[in-house]
Amino acid sequence: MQMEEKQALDAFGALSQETRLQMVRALVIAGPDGMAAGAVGEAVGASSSSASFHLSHLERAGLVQSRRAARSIIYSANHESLSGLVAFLMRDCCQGHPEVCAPAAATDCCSPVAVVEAIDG
Amino acid sequence: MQMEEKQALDAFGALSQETRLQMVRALVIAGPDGMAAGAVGEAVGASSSSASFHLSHLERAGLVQSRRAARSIIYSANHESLSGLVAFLMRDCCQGHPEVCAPAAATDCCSPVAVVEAIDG
DNA sequence: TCAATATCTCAACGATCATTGAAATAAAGG
DNA sequence: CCTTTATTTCAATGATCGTTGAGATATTGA
Repeated sequence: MQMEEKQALDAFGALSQETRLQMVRALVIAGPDGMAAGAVGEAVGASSSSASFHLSHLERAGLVQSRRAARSIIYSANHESLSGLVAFLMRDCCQGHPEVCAPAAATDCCSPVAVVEAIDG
Repeated sequence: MQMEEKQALDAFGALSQETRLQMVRALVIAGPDGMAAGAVGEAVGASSSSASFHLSHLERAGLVQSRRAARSIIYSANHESLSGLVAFLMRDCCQGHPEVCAPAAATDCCSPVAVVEAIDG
């Protein structure tokens, strides 16, 4: 369940590109239903070729997954790897210094309250 | 206090390189006292030239800061930007779906309990 | 089967990146 | 002032990245 360094490096690399970061955003918002490759490309203003390239990149990095539905290929965010990345970063940037990213952990939708609620169901 | 997309892109780019990721790790562990450039380079097995290049890169990305102390230049992790990045990623990857990164928020040193403790002092 | 739609693959190009080693700069101490 | 130590800067090189447009592949419906 722990994200390895290599995975994290790939994930950071994948997210270090504007088009891809926006794609991940769009896919997270889209939720489990995902979006067709074309729709993702359109959402971020990329050509079909470019969209395909970046979506493949994201998939190789494990941040998204795809399935075919008729003519379309539906991409969706991989929540597990995304949260794994957050966890990796927290572990890395906390490293025995909880005060470091405590403020981050208190963020918006993932505030302690929201976390407890989400965990308790 | 909110991390902009551009900053986040730079930060992800900075962390997508093995040497730099290890440098950040070493500097986070070192804490506020930081480490001399040479020590960082040695810790990650980089030549002095390479170390300088990567440390500058990290500094440009805002993830670390430097100060001169006698002959040495001391680098230290920038906790604010590091936690800002975690927060950005959480906001991005949660986007109205708290369950997404709730598991991440429950991580180790930043578990809800640790968070509350750190916030309450 | 044919045409239309959706996506991917490929090669080519310019741009950015990482590494190297040599030279420049800065500070300390004799 | 000269030497040593610590670090940065620079130019050159090869490697990787992102974009483009053309063409290949897969699916659907007439």
